[in-house]
Amino acid sequence: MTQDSLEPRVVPVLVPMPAEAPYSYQVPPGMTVVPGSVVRVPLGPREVAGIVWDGEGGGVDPRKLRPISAVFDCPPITERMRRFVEWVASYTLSAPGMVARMILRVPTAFDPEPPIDGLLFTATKPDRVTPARAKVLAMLAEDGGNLAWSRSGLAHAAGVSLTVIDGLAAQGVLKPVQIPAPALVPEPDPSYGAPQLTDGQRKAAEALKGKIGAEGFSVSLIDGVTGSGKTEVYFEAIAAALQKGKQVLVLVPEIALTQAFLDRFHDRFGAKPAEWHSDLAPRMRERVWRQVAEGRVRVVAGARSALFLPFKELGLIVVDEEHDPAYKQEDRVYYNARDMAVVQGRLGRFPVLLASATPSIESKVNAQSGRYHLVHLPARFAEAAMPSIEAVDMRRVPPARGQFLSPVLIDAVRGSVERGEQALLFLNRRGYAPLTLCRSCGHRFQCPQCSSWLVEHRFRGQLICHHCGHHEAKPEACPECGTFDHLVACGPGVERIAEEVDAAFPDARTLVLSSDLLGGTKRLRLELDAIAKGEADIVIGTQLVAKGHNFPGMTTVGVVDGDLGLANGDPRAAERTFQLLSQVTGRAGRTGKASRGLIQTYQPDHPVMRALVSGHAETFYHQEIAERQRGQLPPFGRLAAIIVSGETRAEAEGHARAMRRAAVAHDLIDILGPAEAPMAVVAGRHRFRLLLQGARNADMQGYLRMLLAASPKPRGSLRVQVDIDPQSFL
DNA sequence: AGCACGCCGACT
DNA sequence: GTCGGCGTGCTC
Repeated sequence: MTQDSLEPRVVPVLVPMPAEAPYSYQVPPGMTVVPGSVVRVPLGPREVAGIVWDGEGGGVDPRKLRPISAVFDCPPITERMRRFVEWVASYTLSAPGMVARMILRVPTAFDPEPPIDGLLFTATKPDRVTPARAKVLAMLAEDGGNLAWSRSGLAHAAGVSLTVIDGLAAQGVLKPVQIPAPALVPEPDPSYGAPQLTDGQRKAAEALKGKIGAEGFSVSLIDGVTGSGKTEVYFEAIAAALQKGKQVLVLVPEIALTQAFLDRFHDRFGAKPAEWHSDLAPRMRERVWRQVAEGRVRVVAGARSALFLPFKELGLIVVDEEHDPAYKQEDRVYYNARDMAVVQGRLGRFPVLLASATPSIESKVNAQSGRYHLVHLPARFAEAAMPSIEAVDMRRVPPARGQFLSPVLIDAVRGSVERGEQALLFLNRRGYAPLTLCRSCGHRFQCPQCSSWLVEHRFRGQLICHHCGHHEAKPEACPECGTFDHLVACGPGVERIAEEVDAAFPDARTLVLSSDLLGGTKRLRLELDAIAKGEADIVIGTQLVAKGHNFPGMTTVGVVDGDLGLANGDPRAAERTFQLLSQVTGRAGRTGKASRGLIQTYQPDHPVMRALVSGHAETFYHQEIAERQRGQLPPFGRLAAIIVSGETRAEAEGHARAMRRAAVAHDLIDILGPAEAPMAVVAGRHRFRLLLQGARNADMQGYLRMLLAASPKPRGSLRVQVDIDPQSFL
């Protein structure tokens, strides 16, 4: 970098596309860029935003070099963020440019927000002081005349019409000035609503505040049952970080449904955090991005993509519900935001807090091994009793023929309804019935694209594939043998349970909640509020009722098919079922009234059921971890590269994508040890390499079999070559 | 990822 | 005879 050289300087720039390395661009004379500068550069026929990277540019045919078009007036992407991009790219084996793209996916946030028009008091006397004018002048006198007002803000504050303001402005009493765009959210106040904590909570909060005070990287797992006050406790850590002048990121699985969280935050800090999620209006996205980069926004509550916001001085990340699968991104760059949050903490030397009532197995293991600091919260306060959980043995008290609710469950629901309380029936299956067959010829309706059964949605009159979204109208006659009226629905979905409930409780107000609900998140929010206000007696829902929503009147929770998640070949089947059923039965019992959770099961002795019924989660975790450890899944091991090839590029890409999806869906990454196991697909010419990590060749072959079994049936040719322990990635 | 170019099938 | 499908190659 010779400043006095006549040659224009050449710098590396990371552009938002899947190149393996930054591209080189000339810095035109008079332009200043530093590593991290956000720039506009020509790329092929278009212009894109890129990030000036570290090191030297060059090493490319000089005739190809093009100049940087412009530098945006925006704080440079920090060193921490640049190292993070490189780390994520290398861990997921995706192109650094694609990771950078996640930071830059904000169309026009790179230039400062335009200032807005304001009015300033000049102390000039108006010609006449009317009553309305007097009100305005009194308003202005109150702040000493030093503050700029917006035209409508002043009119509103003084209780006069806009014409009064305009009149004063015309006389020079108010003069127009430019004021900077207002802050999105008021600054949260760490001492606003400091809570009364129980002894256990205070101890936990002190431990976390110690981590904040100590500076440096650490990971703490806050583990405590629903209602033990995890949120209140980590709010204290947030307060401590804010007091130190740091920014805070709170990751939540699905921001769209976390209104309750935002309200609680407001109660504690006197202001709401800025929200960040994919449904945010573009204009809002830009403002949040910009103000986060400037450090004006102190706290962000966001979905996983918030991890790529350009925080100026991030000092704490909280990952709420750390076990939630929604933290996994399963397209383009495959990552688990929980693990990437840990990486950010390590790179930025600040603490990370993982919170969950039902932590993931790997976080438990990390806490046990001392890698993560365990903060355990004692059970919920005495006044909010834990629900009593029972297993309903379906072999002993089976439902009536053709029905799915055991008399035990029906009685419990009846009790609730008669007492004027609410009941929740949980079944994690949308639609009416998961399988339809012809009683005449045995034909089963299958998806033409991915060979799973088509789920009947009676309300819509359709057969739908829950895998790929394929749908067709439900025919009158069997497409195989042409027989009419012989199609029969097998098994229950929420719609069918609703039918059964309507028959058993014709006078009760029932409501079905599933992602099929027409009207989107808005409607869902309304329905949830309605339930909370007691406007339904019986709610029938899929897993979306399990997510952190409080129903104060809910005293009975019935799980229709407790075994549902246990049957498939998912290595996390037991863990997931335990987590889901814990959360769902935890919806009951927040009222102080006696409450029950009833789980219908054919396997009352299954470790998951025993743990749920006894309330001894630790027993379950111990068993599950022992089983994993006895198995073949140590955290560090050898690497296998699986090379998938096909006749055409598209075909090979398709195979690789399918396998990668399967690997992510089956958790082959984090089962193997979070933050250490690389898995990705590397594009070559008609060849893609997929990396897995395990201890022995046999494990690799096992994973491979699992991947192949889990991948949709490949079309065309699929050749798979397994290359154990490729040196290049060790 | 986006975009242009180029090569083969059904239509104004 | 052209429009348009996607398969391929390229971007400092």
